[in-house]
Amino acid sequence: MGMHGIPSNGSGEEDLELRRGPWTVEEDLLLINYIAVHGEGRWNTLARFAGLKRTGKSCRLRWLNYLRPDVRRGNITPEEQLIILELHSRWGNRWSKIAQHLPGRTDNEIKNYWRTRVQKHAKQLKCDVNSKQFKDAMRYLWMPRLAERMTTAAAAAETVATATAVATASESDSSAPTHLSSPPLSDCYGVNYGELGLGFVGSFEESQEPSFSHYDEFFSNGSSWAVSGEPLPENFWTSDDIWLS
DNA sequence: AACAACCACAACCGCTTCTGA
DNA sequence: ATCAGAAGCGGTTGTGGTTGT
Repeated sequence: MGMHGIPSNGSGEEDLELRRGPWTVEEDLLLINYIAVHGEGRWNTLARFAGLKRTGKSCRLRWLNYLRPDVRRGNITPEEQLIILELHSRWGNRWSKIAQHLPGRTDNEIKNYWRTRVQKHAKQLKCDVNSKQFKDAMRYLWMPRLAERMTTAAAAAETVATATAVATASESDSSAPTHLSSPPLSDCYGVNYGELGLGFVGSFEESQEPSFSHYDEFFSNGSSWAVSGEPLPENFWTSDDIWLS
């Protein structure tokens, strides 16, 4: 099986056997160039005329999820996570519908995020993603903390911004406790902050969900909801680390 | 050093929905 | 109204990199 070892068949140039698996840079360039000239769409004929030994579906997917110029990948920001959690709680696995509210993000990426991060946490907490237990944990722990992280990060970004405005040389700001490899703040918060941020709550159709303030209320009146007298691992409430990607 | 187990993400598959002839 | 092909969707698998033994 000449899997990813370039077009396995050197003999004939017009063999109709389809390639599968990871895309090579050559294939990417073919696709990009063809679309630059002819535009997207009509994927099956595109595949044929661009000289790609791929299915139309494969070409479409590659373009939409990876090559498209406005696609954003990696570094899911706290506000994006928040939106994903919120919308998923409302709509379930409607990935593409959720993706519509996250500019530049694809349904595939959101789906992967859910599977790798969210389901992993459920597993760590030894409960099912669909259990009330886990949903409560998301709503009352994870989401508020993300919201908090958003605001502090935004504040940090602002101070950084003003600081760098004065001194253009930017050194890494060590004040933030985040160890995470991740995202340059500019990348995280440069986009649509107002639109994507807290503003989104209540802006959707059929939305009667209040803003995040009710989480705090909830905390203040204590453990009233510690319902469903269930196992709950001891670290259930205390393990911050696992909630923040 | 080598190998296994694990993880994150990219890509594929089967099915459904859309479109337009 | 029907039908075929294209596009879209969500579940699932594959692949390559990383981490653990």
